[in-house]
Amino acid sequence: MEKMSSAGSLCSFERRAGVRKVNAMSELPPLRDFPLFASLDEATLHRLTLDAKVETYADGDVIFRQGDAVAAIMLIVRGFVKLLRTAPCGDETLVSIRSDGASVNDAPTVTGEAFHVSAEAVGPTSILKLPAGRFARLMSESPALAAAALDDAKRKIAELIGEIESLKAQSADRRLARFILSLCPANTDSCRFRLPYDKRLVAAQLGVTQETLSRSFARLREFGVRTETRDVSVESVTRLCLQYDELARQGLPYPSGGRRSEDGRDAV
Amino acid sequence: MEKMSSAGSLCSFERRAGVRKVNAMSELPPLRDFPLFASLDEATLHRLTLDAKVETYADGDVIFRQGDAVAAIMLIVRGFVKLLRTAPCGDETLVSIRSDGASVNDAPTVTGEAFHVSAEAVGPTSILKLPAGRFARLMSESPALAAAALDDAKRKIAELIGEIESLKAQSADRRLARFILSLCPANTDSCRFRLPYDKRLVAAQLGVTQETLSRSFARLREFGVRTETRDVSVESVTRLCLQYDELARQGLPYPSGGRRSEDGRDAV
DNA sequence: CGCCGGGTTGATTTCAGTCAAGCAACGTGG
DNA sequence: CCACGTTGCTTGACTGAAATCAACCCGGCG
Repeated sequence: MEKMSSAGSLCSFERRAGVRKVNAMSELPPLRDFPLFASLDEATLHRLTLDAKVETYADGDVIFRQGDAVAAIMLIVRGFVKLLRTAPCGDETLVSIRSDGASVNDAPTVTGEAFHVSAEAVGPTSILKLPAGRFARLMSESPALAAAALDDAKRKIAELIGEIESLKAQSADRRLARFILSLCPANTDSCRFRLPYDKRLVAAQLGVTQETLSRSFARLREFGVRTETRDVSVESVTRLCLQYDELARQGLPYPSGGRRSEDGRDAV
Repeated sequence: MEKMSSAGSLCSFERRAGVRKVNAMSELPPLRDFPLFASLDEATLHRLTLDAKVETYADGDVIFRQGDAVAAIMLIVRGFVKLLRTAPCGDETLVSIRSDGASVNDAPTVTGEAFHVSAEAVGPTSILKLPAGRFARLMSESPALAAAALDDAKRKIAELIGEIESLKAQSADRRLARFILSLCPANTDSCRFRLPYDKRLVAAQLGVTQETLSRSFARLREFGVRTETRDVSVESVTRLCLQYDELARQGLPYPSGGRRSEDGRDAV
């Protein structure tokens, strides 16, 4: 299984980890754009805005480490962040990759707890930060904000559940197909686009090795998926969808289909 | 991968357990005992209590189905609940197993959304239910309750992240070792206990087949783990811990992507 | 140039799933 | 009471997917 480096990489982190914040207090983006805040009233939004600042990171910069105390709520303004989980023995597992608009924290944390993952920038990234303490206070005053935070957490839970489902039940090829489909724009049937990050990371995200990913891509070629390094083209999205369903049909074990029809209410 | 069949198991338990469909408004347990409510003030707690009712289920009973509208917040008073995710093609994946004190919902849901998993009782189980609407209202009035709900969600996120980590990075043997360790009481070094549910379910939880689980157990026998159907004995917990770490040392991979510095403003 | 880093490809191995058989424990019905 | 079918678990033989090991290619760049 894909583990993210670790050992060697750590020290190099340390060295470069001075996290130079090009604290380009750059243009604060409208908070309204973040799903987390989409449904807030103007007043609360305004108060939040006062507290916000933006920091930028270069590729590979550590944003925070597993175990650090949570000091701020962080939202991705631009770029990608990978969340890594470090086991005591030292090897790292990629847990999730977040992009624009998502929050970096596992959940908008209130209490002064510790992160249980590390976060690292993938490519140049800017992060909006809100001091955790003040955020907590605001939350206790604004039920709407609390509700929004809870919604945010729910979104993440849904995401993680999806992840688990696909890890437990789907082949590498299938996971890749799904991943590609998730990147295809909705309108056109044939499309071409660029992977948001390099294949190494895609592999880690899907929970396979680089080599396996490469071979999976090769197999999908037959279904109209071509790649050239980071560029992907899909001949027909609908066709790929079909093939995706096809791949599912592989592993239908016992014909029983888990029918427990003893009680009438059944079916889906 | 293990998909849950759940087909036949129902009836036998029904018989054995003597199925009490008793909606015995039975003794409402003190809400304070649930982590979710542990930190609430008396007043809120009292209001919650008024709304609460307890329902009991027999093994295999469906508590709710993926897609159902969320009508209540549910907490496990006694027993176990398994959460299943059903793919469109029909096969089910076990997402999580929850036990006493945990909430069944993915997150205390406010809006009238749908469950994205199904829940089924494992063994005789009683569930505390609070009408979702009223819970939501209370939450908007009591920041403490909102905070508690958020905490609950955070716990779940942490749990799911752990799950993902272990699925991505660990062998079946290792996952099993970890699972066993999690069941060992803290104080003694050698211990024996009974699995909370049958091996079939344990297998599903670990994301392997029944057969693989059995073989894993066989391999752990060498490390002082014995089983006899549902009873487990561990010769030495510390030893098992060591072996657990040993199993980790297997796979140390390559220097990960992560730190590069293609974009000029880098350094530090 | 030559040397990366990222990606591909091939050969080999290993882990875990599948199929199939078998066994002990239990309850049921003859 | 015993034969029987279940259920839960274990074993064995086989297969297949993906990891591992190892070249190798190619575009960029010092």
